[in-house]
Amino acid sequence: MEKELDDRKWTILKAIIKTYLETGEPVGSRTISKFPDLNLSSATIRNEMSDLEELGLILQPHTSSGRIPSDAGYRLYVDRMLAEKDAEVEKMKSAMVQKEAVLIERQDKMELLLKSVVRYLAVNTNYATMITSPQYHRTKLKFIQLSVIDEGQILATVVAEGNVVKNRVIHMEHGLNHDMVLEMNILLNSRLNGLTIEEINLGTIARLKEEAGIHSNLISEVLDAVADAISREEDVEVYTSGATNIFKYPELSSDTEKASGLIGAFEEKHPLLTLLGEKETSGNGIQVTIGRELNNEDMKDCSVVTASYDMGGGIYGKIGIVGPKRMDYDKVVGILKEVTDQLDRIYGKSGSSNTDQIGQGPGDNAY
Amino acid sequence: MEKELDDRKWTILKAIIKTYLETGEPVGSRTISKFPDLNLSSATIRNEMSDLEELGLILQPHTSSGRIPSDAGYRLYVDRMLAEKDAEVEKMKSAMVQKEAVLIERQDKMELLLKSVVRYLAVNTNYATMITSPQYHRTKLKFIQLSVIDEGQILATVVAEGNVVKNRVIHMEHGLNHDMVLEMNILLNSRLNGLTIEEINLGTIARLKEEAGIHSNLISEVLDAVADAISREEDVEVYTSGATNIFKYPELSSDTEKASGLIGAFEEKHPLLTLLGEKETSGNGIQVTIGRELNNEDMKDCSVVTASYDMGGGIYGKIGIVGPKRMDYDKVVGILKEVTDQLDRIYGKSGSSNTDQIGQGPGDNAY
DNA sequence: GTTAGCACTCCAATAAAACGAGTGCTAACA
DNA sequence: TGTTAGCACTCGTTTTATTGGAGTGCTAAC
Repeated sequence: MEKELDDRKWTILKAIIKTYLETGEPVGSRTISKFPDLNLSSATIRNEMSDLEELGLILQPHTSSGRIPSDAGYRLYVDRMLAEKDAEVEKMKSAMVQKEAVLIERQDKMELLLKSVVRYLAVNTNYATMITSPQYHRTKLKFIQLSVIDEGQILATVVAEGNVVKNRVIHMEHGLNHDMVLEMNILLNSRLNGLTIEEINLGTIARLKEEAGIHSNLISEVLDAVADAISREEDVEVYTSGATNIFKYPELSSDTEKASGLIGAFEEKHPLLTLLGEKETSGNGIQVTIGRELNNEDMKDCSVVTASYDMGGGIYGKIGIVGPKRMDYDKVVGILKEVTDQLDRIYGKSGSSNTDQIGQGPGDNAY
Repeated sequence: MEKELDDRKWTILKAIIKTYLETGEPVGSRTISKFPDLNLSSATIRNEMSDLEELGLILQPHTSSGRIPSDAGYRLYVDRMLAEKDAEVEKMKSAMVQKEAVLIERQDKMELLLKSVVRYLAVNTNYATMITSPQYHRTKLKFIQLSVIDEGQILATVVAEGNVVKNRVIHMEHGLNHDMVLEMNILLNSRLNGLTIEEINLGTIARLKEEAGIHSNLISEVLDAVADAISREEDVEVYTSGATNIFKYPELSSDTEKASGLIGAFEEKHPLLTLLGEKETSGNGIQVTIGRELNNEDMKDCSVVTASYDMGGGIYGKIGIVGPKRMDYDKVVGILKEVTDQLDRIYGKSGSSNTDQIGQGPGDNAY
C-alpha cells in the first residue's frame, strides 16, 4: 500500500529540514521528538521517519545515522514555502507602504549600483552572489552622433533610452570630410530614431544601405560598425561577490577539489550566465534550483536562487545566489524580493520620475 | 668567526632551492649529495647546510627534518637570477629579431586584450594573475564633444590620444539651447586641446571658469563634470585570472582559512592595487616580493612578481603574478618579459604604426 | 496507534604503535 | 684540515586498535 504525506508527516519533515538547515548535521528522532508542536516519543518519530524515507523525502547518509533531506525533500519544502510567500505578498499588496529605500541610494553609475547590490546580498546572506548587467534588447534609440577624430577615423556615439551610451571608433579606408559625416548623421538619425535595438536588425541596415546610393561603400562601413556597436551580445557583464562565503559551509569546502571547482566557476562569465539564464522567468520571478537539478557536477551540493529585476524600458537583468543545499531559502527569497522590488521601484516603470545617469555601466567612462 | 657564502655553498643553496621549488618538500642532505655537479657525501652536505642555516638562508621546519629556503634565501636566489637574466638580455639585444607576435593578435578592445593576457599568464604559469587597465595621466586630449540629449541633459564625450573615449551625462538645472552648447564646445576645445590629463588640473579649470564670464554658472557645471570624467581615479580596473590555481599548492590551500583569505583578496580591487602599486617601477621593471616582504598576513606564504607594460603616450599599467614562495621565478620572469615586450612592441612607441581602437576599454560600449 | 526497552551499527575521536626520513655527532681516513 | 662512514636519536606521519556515543530497528507491552 502506498504511504502518503499526511499532515503529521509534513510537520515532521519541516522540523527535520529546519533543524538540518541550521546545524548541517543529520538529525535524529530524539531531536525531533522534543519539537514544541509535536508531542510524540522518539520511537513514533522513528516510524514516521521510516515512512518519509520510503517516500524519498529524506535519507540516511549511512545505516543508523540521523536523516538529512533529499533533493526531493528540499524541493517540496521550497515549493510550499514559495507558495506561502506569494499568498502573503498578495495579501499585503493593498496595504503596502512605499518603504524608505535604505539599501540603494541613487547611484550615478549602473556599474557601481550593481556592484553594491551584489555585495549587499553577499554580506547579508553569507552566500555567493552574482548579478548580470542589464540587457537592452527592447531599449529605444535616442540618437547617434558621428564625430571626426582625424582623417581616417570617426567616432560613433550611440545613445539609447535610459541614457545608455555606447562608443565605437570606426576606421575608414577612404578619406572623409565633414559634410559627408554630417549627411550620414542626418540619415542615421532620421531612419533609426525611436526604434528598439531589437528592431534594428540586418534587414533595416540593408534597406538603409540601399537608400544611401552614392556613398554606399562608405556608409556601409559605418553602418556595420554602428550595428555592431548597438547589438553586441558580449556586452553582458556578470558581477560577483562573496565567492569565499562557500568556505563557511564545510560540506562545500572540506574537499579542496570541490571548493576549487566552485570558486573556479565564479571566475568565468560563461558558466554563470548559464546558471542564471537556463530557466525562463515565471511567476513572481524567483526560482530555486536544487542540487542535481543544476546539471552541473561541480555544483551538485549547491542550490541556486535566481531572480530578475526589471528597470523598465526593456532594461532587465538577473540575480543569482549560490549556497549549500541547506541554504536558508526563506531568508534568501525574502531578501531577493526586497532587493528586486527596490530596483524595480527606484528605476522601474512605477518610479517613472527618473532614468538619468542610468546605464553608464562599465562605460560612463569608455576608455 | 663569520661564515661566508663561498662558491660551493652557493651551489648547494641553489640545489636546495631548485629541488624545493619542484617538490615543495623539505630537502635532505642525501638528495643534494646526489646532485650531478656536486661530488660530496651527505655528511659533508650536512655540514654545509648547517653553515647555510647559520647564515639565515635556509631553515628547518622542525628538528631533524630537511631544509627549506628562508625568505632571505629566496631573496638571494631571485636577485642573482634577475641579474643573470639582465646580462643575457643585454647580450642578446643586438641580435634581437622581431619575433612573430603569436600570443596577441591585435584585438579591437583593450578590455578583451587585457583579459586574454591575464588568462594567458594564468594558464601558462599555473599561478594567480592580475593586470590593471591602463592609467592615462599623461595622455593628451584630442577633443571634447558636447551633445544635447534633451532639455536638461547633455552628453559629454571626451576623446584622448590612443582613442581613449569617456562619456558622461550631465544633468543641468537650467534649460539650455544649442548655441550655448556650441559655444562651450569651442571654448573647451580651444583651451584644453593637446593638454595631458595631468595638466588639466583644478587651476586650469578655475581659469576657464573665470574667462567664461557670462554663463559662468552653467559652464561651471559642465566643466566640473568634464573634469570629473577626465580624471576619475576609480576608472582603474583590475582583471584577474586563475585565482583557483592556488589550490594547486598545498602550502597555500591545505589550511582552509588561509585559502579563503587568499581567494578573498582576489575578489577585491583595492588590496590588489596595493599589491601592484606599492613598489615603483625600476630597472627592467620586474619586481619580486617575497613572503613577509609583502606586509600582508594573508599572503605571508606567497610571492608576487610584478611588471609594467607601457603602451606609449602615457598609457601604462601593471601586471602581477601571485604564487607560493616556491614559485618558479625563472619561468615567471621569462614569461612576463615576453608578454610586456609584446605589449610594448605592438602598441608601444616603437611600434608607432598604430594606436587605433586602443583604449576602448570597459567602455567601447558605454552602457 | 503509541511507547519503553534493548541489542546492534557505524562514525568519530583518542590513544598507541610502527615507520622512516633526516639530523647531529663522533671517530676514522686521506 | 677537509671529507666520510657509522650510529643513536628526533620527530612528524601513517597505521592500527580502542573506546564512546548517537541513532536506528525491532519487539513487546500499554
